[in-house]
Formats: sequence, C-alpha cells, structure tokens
Amino acid sequence: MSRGSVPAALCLVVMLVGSRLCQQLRAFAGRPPCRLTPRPRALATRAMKFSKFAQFLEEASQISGPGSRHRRIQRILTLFEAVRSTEEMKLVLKLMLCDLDKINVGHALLLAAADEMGLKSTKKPAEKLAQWLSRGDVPDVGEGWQRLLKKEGTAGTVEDWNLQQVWEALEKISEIQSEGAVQKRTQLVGKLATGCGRKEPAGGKFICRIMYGKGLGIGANKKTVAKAFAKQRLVPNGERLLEMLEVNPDIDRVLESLEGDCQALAQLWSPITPACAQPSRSVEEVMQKIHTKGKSMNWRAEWKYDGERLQIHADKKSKQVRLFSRNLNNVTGRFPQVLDAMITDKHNFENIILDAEVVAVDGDRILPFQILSRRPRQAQGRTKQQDVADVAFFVFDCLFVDGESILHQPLKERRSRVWKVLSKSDQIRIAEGQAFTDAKELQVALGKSIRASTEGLILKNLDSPYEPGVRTAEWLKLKKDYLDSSLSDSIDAVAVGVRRGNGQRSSVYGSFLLAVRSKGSSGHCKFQTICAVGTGLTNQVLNDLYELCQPLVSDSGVVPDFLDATSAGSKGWMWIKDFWKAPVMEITAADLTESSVHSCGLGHLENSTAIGLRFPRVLRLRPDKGPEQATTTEQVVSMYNDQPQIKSVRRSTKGSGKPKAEPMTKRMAKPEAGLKRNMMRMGMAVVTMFPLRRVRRLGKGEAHLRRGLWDLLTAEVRLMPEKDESPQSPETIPEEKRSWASVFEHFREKGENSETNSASSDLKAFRSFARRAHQLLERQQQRAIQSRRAALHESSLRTERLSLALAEAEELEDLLKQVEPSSKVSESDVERLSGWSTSASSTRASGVSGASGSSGAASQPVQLLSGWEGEDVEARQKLGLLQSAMSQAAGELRSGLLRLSKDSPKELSEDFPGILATFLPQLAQSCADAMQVGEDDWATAEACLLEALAQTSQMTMTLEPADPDFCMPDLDHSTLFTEMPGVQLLEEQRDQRALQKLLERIEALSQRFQSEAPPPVPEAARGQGLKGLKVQTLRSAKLDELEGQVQRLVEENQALEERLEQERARVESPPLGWASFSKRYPFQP
DNA sequence: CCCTGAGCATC
DNA sequence: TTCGGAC
DNA sequence: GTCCGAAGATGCTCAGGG
Ligand SMILES: Nc1ncnc2c1ncn2[C@@H]1O[C@H](COP(=O)(O)O)[C@@H](O)[C@H]1O
Repeated sequence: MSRGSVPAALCLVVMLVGSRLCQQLRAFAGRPPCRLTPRPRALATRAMKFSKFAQFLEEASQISGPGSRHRRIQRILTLFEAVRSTEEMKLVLKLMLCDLDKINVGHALLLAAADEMGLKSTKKPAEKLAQWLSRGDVPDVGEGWQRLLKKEGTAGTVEDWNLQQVWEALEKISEIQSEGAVQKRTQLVGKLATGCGRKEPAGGKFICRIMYGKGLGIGANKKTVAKAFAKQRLVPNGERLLEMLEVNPDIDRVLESLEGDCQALAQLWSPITPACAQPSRSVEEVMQKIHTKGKSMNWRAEWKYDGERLQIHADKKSKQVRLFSRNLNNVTGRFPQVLDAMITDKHNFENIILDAEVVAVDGDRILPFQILSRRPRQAQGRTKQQDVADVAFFVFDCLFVDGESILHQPLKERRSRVWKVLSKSDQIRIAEGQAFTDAKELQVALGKSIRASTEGLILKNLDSPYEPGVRTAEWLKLKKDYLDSSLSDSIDAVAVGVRRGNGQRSSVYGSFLLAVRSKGSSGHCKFQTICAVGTGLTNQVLNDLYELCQPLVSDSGVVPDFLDATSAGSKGWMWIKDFWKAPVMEITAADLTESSVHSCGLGHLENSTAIGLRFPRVLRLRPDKGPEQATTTEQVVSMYNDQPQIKSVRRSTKGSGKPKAEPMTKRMAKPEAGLKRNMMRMGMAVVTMFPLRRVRRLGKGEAHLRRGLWDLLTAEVRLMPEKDESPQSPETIPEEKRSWASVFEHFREKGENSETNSASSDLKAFRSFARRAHQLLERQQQRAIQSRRAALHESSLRTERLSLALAEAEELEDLLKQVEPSSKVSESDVERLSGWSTSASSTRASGVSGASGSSGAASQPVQLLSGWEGEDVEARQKLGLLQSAMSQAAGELRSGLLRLSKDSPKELSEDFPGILATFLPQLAQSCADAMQVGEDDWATAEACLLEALAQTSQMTMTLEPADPDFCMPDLDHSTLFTEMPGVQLLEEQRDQRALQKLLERIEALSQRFQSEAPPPVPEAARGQGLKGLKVQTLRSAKLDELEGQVQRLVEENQALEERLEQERARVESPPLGWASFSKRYPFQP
C-alpha cells in the first residue's frame, strides 16, 4: 500500500480535488474497487449528522459516579454502533480524538467567531461571550457557544451538517493562509459552528472543543475511546487499534489495516510512539521499585539529557533520513547538520530507527534547553550562515534495524546490536550511563550526571523490551528537582495577581502570578514577578484562595505600584490591591531560566536578563509568612547562578582569560572610527542605562539585540589571540572589565585584513547590527524619557501630598496634646474617636457610592492608632525594613556610581582623553558628592547633580560622528541624563523621608496610646458620629476641630489613605485574612 | 519597517 | 512538562 | 495504577496594525 501503487488516474483526481482529500483517496487506492461504495451521494443521505454525533457525546459527558467509566464506554459504543461505514468511522475517531491538521484556530479566534454565526437573539455575541467567561458564568468557550446557539432556538429549517461536511470544512480552514487569513478563518469557523450547532446546541460546544484540540471534555480520551472501539463490530479487530496506532499514527491507514492484513509491525518512515519513564522522587523509592519488581536486578542508569526527543529513521542506500519529534511530527528540516552524519558509509546498517535526545552543545559541553529551543523551527537550507548552536544526537535506544523490528528484544541486546553498526561522530553520540546495583552507586551516578548539566537520570531495566507509547515501570526517571534534598530550591513567593480558571476550574482562580521581594535601590518595597503557578494546588486550597483573594483584587486593571512587571508579564491578570494581605506560597521548579516575561532579577544579571522558573508548582501555602518575608530577588539570583549549566558557561569563558587588550590605536581607518565612536556610545548607553533602570521592557527583537551585544562583549575572550602572554600578570580580565574596545579591535582587524573597506561581510554584518542596536537604544531612551517624565510628575505630586499629610499629622499631634493635658486619654475619648472616625468614613462612602463601602472604608489616623495597639510585630518589622532600605539606598547609589567610573576601561580613556577622562569620573564623582550633600540638603544635591549632568552632556555633544550612517540622534542630553535613575532616587528618597517622618510620628503617638490599653470599640459606639455627642468640655471642642482636620485628610490625601488602610487591615485581621489560613494550613517545618 | 498578538511547538 | 481527582 | 484535565515557560512564525 505504498504511495507508488496509487493509480495515475487517481493521482490526477487528487490533484484536481485538492491535497486535503489526498490521504483519503490514497486509502481507497489500496483496496479493491468494490470497497469504494457507498457512492458519495448515497453516503450523504445516510451519513451521520453532527447533531446526532453531538447527542451521543453529550450523553456520555453526563455520566458520572461509581462505574461511570464502564458506562461511558458503553455509551460511546452505541455511538460506534450507529456508524455505517469505515469512512465514517475514520471521521468519528478523528473528531473524537481531535486528530486534525494544524488549523490555526485558538481561543481568540473562537471568541471572535461568535460574531460570525449569524445570531439573531444576541446583540454582540463575542462580547457577551467574553463577559460570561470573565465572570465564570460559563466554563469554556464551547459551553458559551452552546448557550448562544441555544438561545437561537431550532425554529424553522436549520442547517445540520453531516460529519463529512464538517471534516471538509475543517480541512478548508487548515488551508487558509497569508493575507486576510484571520478574517477568513473566523468566518469559516462561524459557519461551521452554525452547521454543527443550530439543530443541537451541544454540537456547537463539541465542534468548538474539537477545534481547540484539547479534548472533548467528556471524560473520555484516547484510551477510553479505544476501549469502546475494541467492542464495536463494524471494523474488525477493533481491540488492536491502540497497538496499531503505536506504530502508525495515521488513523485512516490504521483502520484500513484493521480491515486488511492487520499487521502491527514497526516500519521504516513511520514513527513509533516513544516510550516514557515513570517519575520517581528519590533514590530510595527507585531502589524499592526495582526490588519489588523482583526478578531482574539488571539495571542501567543513563543520563537524562535536557533537549528534545528525536526518533531517527535512516536508510543507507537511498540516503534518506527522517526525524520525528516526541509527538510524532516530522522535524527533519530542523537539523540539517546531523542528517549527513546519519548516512555516511561508516555505518554498518542498511536502515535503522534510533531513539535519541537532541541537545545543543559546545564541544563537549552540554548547553541548556533554552539554547536548543532558539534554533529556527522551519526547514532551513543546508547552507546556513550562522546557527544558534551546534547540536548533537545522544542515542539511547534502537527500535529497528535492517528491515527488522527489534522492539521485543531486551534493551541489553538492542544496545549491543546498535553499537555494532552505528558509527559515532560529533553529531551522533551515545548516551552516557552505567550499570548499577545499589543505592550508593546510583547516588554517585546521579551526582555525576547533574554536574554534567543534565536533568538527572533515566533508569532502565536492561532485560525489558521496548514498549511504545507506554509509561513503563521498566524506565524510571529520577530528576534533580524531584529530590527532597533540593530544599534550597524552594522559593516563598507572593501572589500579586490572579486569573480565573477554565473548565472545571471556572468558578475559582486557576492561576496566580507570583513575585519575590526586591529590596532594590529605593526604600519602597517592590516586588518582581517570577512565574505564574496553577498546579500543586488542591481544590480545597483553590476554593479558600478564591475566598481570600476575591475581596483583594482591584477592578482597575492597573499594575499596582508595589510591583515591577514587564509589559508582557502583566497581561491578563487581575491585580491584588495591597500586597500586605496577599498570600505567600512555597514553590519549586525544575530550573531557573532567562525570562523576557518576568521581572525577577532585572539589573542583577550581567547579561541584563531577568529570571523565570521552568515547571513551577506549589509545594504548600505559607500562612506563617507575610509578603515581607518572601524570598528576595538576590536569593533567586544566586540560585540562578548556582546552577550547573550557568556555572559551566562561566568556567569556560573565564578559564581562557587573556592579557589585557592593547590600547586602541589612532591608526584606525576612517570608517571604523565612526563605527567605533558610535559603538562606544552604544556601549556607554548600555552600561549606564541598563543596569540601573528598574523596569525594562523586554521584547523579542530587543532580546536578540541584547544577546548580540552581550556576545560581542564576551566574545573577546575567544576572539583575541593568546599571544603576548605575560606571565608577569596572572591577572585575567575580570568579567566586569570586558571591554568594548577589544570588540572594536577585533572587527577592525577583520576589516583591515579584508583589503577593501566594504568587502568584509563580517564588518558589514556588524555595521548593520550596530545600526539596528543603535536605533533601538535611541527609541528606548526616548521611551525612558517619557516614562520618567510621567513618573517624576507623579512623584512630585505624591511628595506634595505627603508633605501636606505630614503637616497635618503634626497639627493633629498638637491637638491631641491639648486634648490630653494630663497625657492620659479616657476610655470614652478613645471610644468616641473611634466611633467618630468610622462614622466619618462611612458617611463619605455612602455619599459617594451609596453602597456600604464596598471599596473598603476609608481609614483614618485615629482609627489607625487604636488599631495599632495590638502587638503587631510585623508592622514594626516592616517599618524597620523601610528604614534600613532607606539608608541602604544612598550607599548603594554612591558605590554604584563610583563603580561605574572605575569600570570604564582604561584603554578607552587613553583613546579619548578629552572625553572619557572627564566624562565618567566626573559624572560619578559629582553624583557621589551630590549624594553626600543630599544627606542634609536635597535641593543643593539636586542642583549639584544637574550641573554635573549638564557638563557631561555638553561634552558628549562635542563628539562628532564621523560616519554619516551613524548620526547620533538629536537627543537632548541634559534631559536624557536628568531622567536617569539617580535623580529618580533622589525624588523617591525625599518621599521616603517624608513618609518615614510621618510613620515615626504615628509610631510615637501609638506608643503613647499603648500604655492605655483601651478596650475594643463596642459595636454600638460605631456609626454614632461626633455630632451625636454632647459637646460640653474643652476636649469636645477640640474634637470638633479634629473632625475638620481629618475630613480634609480623607478627601485630599489618597496616598496616605491607602497606606493606612493597609496598616489597619493588617492589624484587624479580617474574617478571611491571610493570617487566618494558619489554622487551616498549619505550618510544619 | 517594526512591533505585537495569536497560535503552535518544545519541554 | 507537573500535578490532583475520580474511579 | 490508570486516565483525564487542570496548570506552567519559552521561542518561533505568521498576520495585522501603526
Ligand atoms: N537517556 C535517556 N533515555 C530516555 N529518555 C531520555 C534520555 N535522556 C533524555 N530523555 C528525555 O526524557 C524524557 C522523559 O522525561 P520527562 O520528560 O521528564 O517525562 C524523554 O521524552 C526523553 O526525551
């Protein structure tokens, strides 16, 4: 039944009809002509309608409870019994298993398609649908479609497509490409929905889920469907379906085969479903599993490479190679370098199927998964200029050799067979491993593998056959992140955002955006996102977290200001208003990776990226912790740097250190001079802007450029010749001093060697790269300026408000002094104060919204005071934190600036005596001076700094770009530098100081009250209001005055209000507060 | 021309 | 990929 | 133990909007 047997006439038909029908027609070709019945028209009348199909599915989905599995299978069986032909059975199976071609239809398009269904009963269907989803009224898009279609009713004649029509529509959708594709697809999807769902709304649901491709949501997927299929009678040998699919994923072919020879043999060019390994959590568990298995103690521990699974099919004579991914996709085009290595004459096989892992490598070094995944996905010509990395196949099994399947042979024999015929090379390697018998050996092997940057071990029974598609107990995976010992890898992170769940989780939050604490450069407690997490949580926890978080989420959609988030990392979240109430979770992960989505560690890593987590999951809640006790960014960064993969890269670049680069010469050719200058600026911009900026937008193009720049910086180590080694100076160039100079030097040499100015393609590439990088930086700077302007404005407003608040607080304090001449406050006073203040706020709330203060009653200082009486250790800790962070900030900035000046490479300053000699040192010095002055006098400091900046900007202006291609943009440098973080810090510190003073006073006041220990405010006293009191005494008069004061506070001082609200809530511990979780989820170390 | 969003692939 | 729930 | 369906990060490619 090979392709070759397709009659020419049919081929013609195929071409005419369209490629999508190709497979089916090919299927017909292999069988006697009489099997071609029923004819299409006859088929159409008797064909199963989608509505009927959907009814079966709907019934199956409603089955639950004891014995549901079996009953569900029975139900599906009745569906199969209703099928009339093999052709139809193919459709049924493919639809049920969502076995479609790539159709490029996802969540967004399914939503949009609601507008294309011609619905009469709903105004804006897509909008409505989105609303339902966001409120959790409907668990998924499919259910939403069903609801929309149900409203339409079935009055009149409505469309009801049969399965064949549906399939053809799906094929059509998959063919849509290029301009206008999205619109066309949307329309077709809409029509399809009508065809499937008008008669029977559930049909809409199922066609939607089929297109979405993640299962029908009826509690029956491949395995269950196969069990039902085993019992049906239309197609013979149904019980062998799975077995056949394991060696041939094409359902059409398999059904034909079931009717025919029914051979379930592995074949060359047809992918075999790969075997998987069972997870194991410890060496002990593994040993136990092995022993209880009994018989065989013949096990092998193999490195678990961190790459992609690859099945290699090769035929020597025809010189053909085909590669299949873990999901049986053909990925031959993605690894051109390795194809040749598979068909050399050195191999001793005619043909072969290998099981392997493909990994990015640098010589003998194994590179992280992330590098591998950066390779192009599309078929590339074999003549590519530059690849992201070299690649190697680590072969660990052999399934087929010289026309014969060897799946049934024990691993031992498969291995010995393949090593006999396979010739090793740089591209084709053998998976490292060793036999082991006891726990000790295993432990040693594990340590070794992890040090080699693998994920851990795969343990294999050498006596076991290859079991395609099975999570077999003969293979055990022992991953490093499962190990209990990796306790250091657990992170305590704060939930700062939530997202509603889908499907069965639509009634709760399905995932949480987590952040770690950054005790960054300002006293503000900032959090940086590190991952989202939605697994590891039980239903109980999910429900409780929903209760807890619901009142905390803001409806504004604005990222809260305690959070650093990149733009990509802040999409689609509902934010938690104040982090003091946010839950803390202990999480773990397999790896820490570079991230362009999360913000954790921005500015801490030398290559200017942030950190994210691979495979994050919740270990448990930590109600014993508040957000202020979360893991810090610094801790995460050091965890990142401690990883074997990272260390190994470090070692390799450090190890080949070289003597100091020679100063750049003046004999540099003209074009390069311009280039150099511009690159110098770029470099300066990178060095000065990047590490200090707090929030950075990270995009794809940007990521590439950043990596490019970083590569240039680090490449010098390898680029520079190692001659001239002076043993006198064992000092290698430290990482911080990797200089742009040597990069230029390298490219200059390249340029000179290539005779003509423009002939060097390297130089050309570099030029275009430089230009792009330059443009990018320019844009970034513009953006930075704008956002800094906005921030500064905001900041000054805030400062103003704070100082106002401060003044009022002082007044308040004075007044209070008068109120309590004997420095004692009577119980009734406190009572009144509290009652009065609540009254004030509730009056205000009702005045504004008419509701009972759903946005949280505005709190007030007085209330705070009474709230603070409790022993709130955490509040004090927080204050301490703020203070220490404050004092740190100045020091940090100073030393940062000084470091900046030292970092500037000497060779550069020699080359540009007029510029660098004064530029950086002076800037740094001025800044540092300003900081010192600033301790006492912020205004002077700022002026000082601004002047310094103005000077430097003038100097910068004197640089004349020699190369017209690289004109420095007309930036207003004084503005540019004024907007630098240093200035921002000043502003923030001013805020901080104001705030700190305020807090100090409040603290003092609260201490005064503390000695009183007044009783809690009785309910009756609340809401009474000051006006209801008899105002007789002097005290009461003063209280009247106080009312005026505080009401102004309430109205004018939003910032303060929020702050105080946080404090209040913290002390009050509301009914479902985070602290109360301790009871339900007690912490056990 | 560049950036973004959606879809899909890998893990 | 990881994890929890239902059977 | 099996099966299903929740959930994650990253990176590439394409179409569409400015
Ligand atoms: N030596 C090896 N033997 C088998 N699988 C391996 C090996 N090295 C890496 N793997 C990969 O590990 C995967 C299984 O682990 P996991 O993905 O954690 O379930 C397989 O899909 C392989 O791609």
